Order: sequence, then C-alpha cells, then structure tokens
Amino acid sequence: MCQHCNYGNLLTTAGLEATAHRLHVLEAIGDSTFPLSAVAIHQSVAGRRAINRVTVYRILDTLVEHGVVDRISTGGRAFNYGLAPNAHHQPHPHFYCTRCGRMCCLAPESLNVDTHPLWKTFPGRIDRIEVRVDGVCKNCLPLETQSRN
Amino acid sequence: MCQHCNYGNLLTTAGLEATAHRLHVLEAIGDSTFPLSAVAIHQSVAGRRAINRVTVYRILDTLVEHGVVDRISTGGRAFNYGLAPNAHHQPHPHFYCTRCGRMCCLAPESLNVDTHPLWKTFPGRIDRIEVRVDGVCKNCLPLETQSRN
DNA sequence: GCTTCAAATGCAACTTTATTGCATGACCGA
DNA sequence: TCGGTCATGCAATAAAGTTGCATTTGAAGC
Ligand SMILES: [Mn+2]
Ligand SMILES: [Mn+2]
Ligand SMILES: [Zn+2]
Ligand SMILES: [Zn+2]
Repeated sequence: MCQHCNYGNLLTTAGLEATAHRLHVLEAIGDSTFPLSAVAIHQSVAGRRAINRVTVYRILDTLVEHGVVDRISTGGRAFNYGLAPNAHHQPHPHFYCTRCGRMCCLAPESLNVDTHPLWKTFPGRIDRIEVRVDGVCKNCLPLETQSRN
Repeated sequence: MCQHCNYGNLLTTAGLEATAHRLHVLEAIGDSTFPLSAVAIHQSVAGRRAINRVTVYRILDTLVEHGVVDRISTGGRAFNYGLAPNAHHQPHPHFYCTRCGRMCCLAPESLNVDTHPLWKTFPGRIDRIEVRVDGVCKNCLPLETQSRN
C-alpha cells in the first residue's frame, strides 16, 4: 500500500461511497508500481474476492470521472489505470514497452514539457497533456537482439 | 493533395509496390488536415472504389511498419492515422477533443519537450515520444456550456 | 429492529475495433 | 505460358468495453 494514501479517504474525499469492491480496485491500482489494465485489475481483485468484470469496468469509470484514478493510454487498444496525481503523487510521463506491453512510470522531471506557447495560441480548452514514451524496456532489450522477428 | 508529397514516390521509396488501393489509402490520409480513423479511411476510399475493410487494416499496418504513416493514439479505443514525419512534415503533437472525438495537428513548436534528462537516465531503448493534448475544441466549446451532461 | 429506496452489483447480450485463416486474383519474370 | 509471390476478399474469431435489466445491499429514516 502506498505510504501516503489512505484509499478510503481518497474515495470519500472524492464524494464516493467506499464500498469493499471500490477499495479493492483502488488498492490494486495504488499498490502497483506501474499502471495496470482493466483485465489485470480484475484478475488481481478476483483473486481475493468474487467480482464481476463489468463491475470493475464501472468502478474504473467512476474513479476516473471523480479524478481518483487516471486513464493512461498505452499505444495499444486497451487502457491502463494508475493513481491520479494528488498531493503525494506528481504528474509524470509513462513508458510503454512495445515488446512486453508493460508500462512503467517515469520520474516527473525526466521530461520537461514547456506548454506556454500552446496555452497562448490554442483556441479550445485544454484539460490534460499526456506524454508517452514508447520503446523496449531493459528486460526485453536482450531478447530483442537474438530473436529477429 | 499535399503540395510536397508524391504519394507514389513515398510508397516506392519505402520499398512498397504502389498498388491502386495503397495509393487511395495514402491519399485519404495525406489529403486530410487531421488524423483519421481506420473506419473513416475505409469510408473515404470506399466512396470512390470498392475496397474491403480488412484490406484497409492491412494496408495501414504495412504503411505504419514501413514508416510512411504514423499510428496516433487518440485517448479513445481506436487509432488514428496521419502522414509520418518526413522532409516536408515535421513531427508535431496532436490535440484530441474529448467531446467530438476529432483530432487536430498542433504546430511543431507549440510544445517544447526537453528529452535530454530521459535519454541520459532511461535504461531501455526509446523509439518514440508521443504527446497528446486532450480537451474541448473551439467548435465544441459553445455546446459544452449549455448542455451540462 | 424494520422499512424503504437509491446506489451498487451481477449477468447476458451486444458493440466496436481489429485480427486470423484460407481462398482467390493480379502481376512480374523466366 | 507457367510459377510463384504478394495483394486482396470474405467469413469467422478475438479483445476490450458497454448496455439493459434484474437482483442485492446498505445507509437513512422511522
Ligand atoms: Mn504512473
Ligand atoms: Mn498531424
Ligand atoms: Zn518489455
Ligand atoms: Zn470537438
């Protein structure tokens, strides 16, 4: 469990009832050091307690809507989910390994994005800027050279 | 048609046979001022010439593999496609309107991303850095305020 | 403690988007 | 003309998420 986040508080602060299912889903996300897919979250929660996959999707929608969790695009067809930035978690970019499909969180300061020119000129409303780094992770790198496919 | 790109040349330069279908798909992408979904591309091409949607998916895969076209993640479940950066087209970030689902290309200089800290510290291989700006486009902004849903 | 009612959950069917397998067709060179 | 390779078509399948509706749950009021 994350040192700084009380998951029950996160939920109630966001105006959400802290049901057991919601707590389990949020725990699965918060305890992971990298963003997880809905399927992975379902598996993780279902390991400890029966839960329908639709319920997981609905809980994820709710958590994202209320800003507790971030929906992170992988570059693949499915989304991943991670704790939304808050007092204890700065916003940060993510890395996506195109070989194993695993994401990882990058340090907030690893990329410096200057958004000022955009804010001045863009005619619409800007809600979020998402940066994703694609490549091959250090685990997959050795495998990459031998099997040329 | 883009002033500077000869689509036939783009294909043959990439080592691809310039079939009629491939040319039509590439034209649909290159003539658009914003990235298009596979479904939109299929509709566009099919309007002028019978083509199977699977063929469109396969052509898109081929074009992406050979670096002629970029697969751009929308923040939704489907991908969009745009011309890959080349001599006449600098890499640039994209904006995704979460209300109408339309993307648009942003000026290359609208966001300045400093990637140096990442290159120095990241232990894997970096192939690409994708930046997506989410929000509400100027067309949708008026609609947004009246219908609160 | 009982009742009530909205919110949460379960389950089946469905949708969207993309992929796979296999058959057919077109093209190019020998 | 023949052979082979690559492109295309078509049907079936897969992956990921959504919808509709029935059932359960649990907090609020009595
Ligand atoms: Mn993260
Ligand atoms: Mn573009
Ligand atoms: Zn990897
Ligand atoms: Zn819009």
